[in-house]
Amino acid sequence: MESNKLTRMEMEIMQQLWKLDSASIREIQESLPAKRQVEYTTVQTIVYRLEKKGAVERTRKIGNAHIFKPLISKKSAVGSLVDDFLSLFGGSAEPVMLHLMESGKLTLEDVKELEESIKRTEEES
Amino acid sequence: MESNKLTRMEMEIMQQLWKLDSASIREIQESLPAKRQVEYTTVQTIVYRLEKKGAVERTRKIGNAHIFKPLISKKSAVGSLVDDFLSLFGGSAEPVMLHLMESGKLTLEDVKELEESIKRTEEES
DNA sequence: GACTTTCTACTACACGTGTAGTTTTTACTA
DNA sequence: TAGTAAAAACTACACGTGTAGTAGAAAGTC
Repeated sequence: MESNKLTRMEMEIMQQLWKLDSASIREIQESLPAKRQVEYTTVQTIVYRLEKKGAVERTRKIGNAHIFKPLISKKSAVGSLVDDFLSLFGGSAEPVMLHLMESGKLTLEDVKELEESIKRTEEES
Repeated sequence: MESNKLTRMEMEIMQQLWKLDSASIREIQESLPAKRQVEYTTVQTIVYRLEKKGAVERTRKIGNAHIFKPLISKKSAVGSLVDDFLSLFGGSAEPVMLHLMESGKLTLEDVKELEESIKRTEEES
């Protein structure tokens, strides 16, 4: 359905929307981290593109401002990005994992925790 | 030094070069998987761009064909791609890992193996 | 040496993405 | 209700990327 992968900027906007749950362009713009401040119309353009992609939709109006809310989950967005990214290396996760571990971005502890949470998830299902 | 990240197509070409060690444009083109066949000049353009980025260099000539060889390692190329990719999610590896595991691209077994290899690496150092 | 093949070097071009300006509409305020 | 503020809608544009065409030089072949 929504296998459209989002670009970096689109993801930044979506992160805010996922956080805010639903928001106007202005609210999204103001919620962006200080480092990533961009013009109102830039946010607007991105949101419109997200709308075209089916990633967000307008719910209602407050004053004359449209309120947007996410249509896709963070999970699925991250998912298709990851899949696309992995395809760069023949679809295998291994080289990526290796780098993460070697660079210290992923520690033994992290791995163990993940392991636990997998086990827990499996038990539930 | 070479923090330039490579694009998808550039990576595909580099994969061949890493495999072949050094090769002419024609050799690279022919080594591409059947699914990814592109025109000779397309490969040429990409190789030229890689050259400009400092990712490959010309070593010698055979007949009138230049022979190119990689200047950057697969490790470092993958590395900067991964780092860049993670920055999409605030630099944390966790959401990515989670997806990998949930989607079955990374099993408990894989994780355990990685765990082992980390331990081994740590012991060595 | 003339012909043919193969490469090189250069050029082209459409589409995606980040970024924002301009014009038009809507709504608040005095 | 006239004026102002804010948002919407539309337009613009440069740069990166994938993709390839073309012109001209070099090298192999008869």
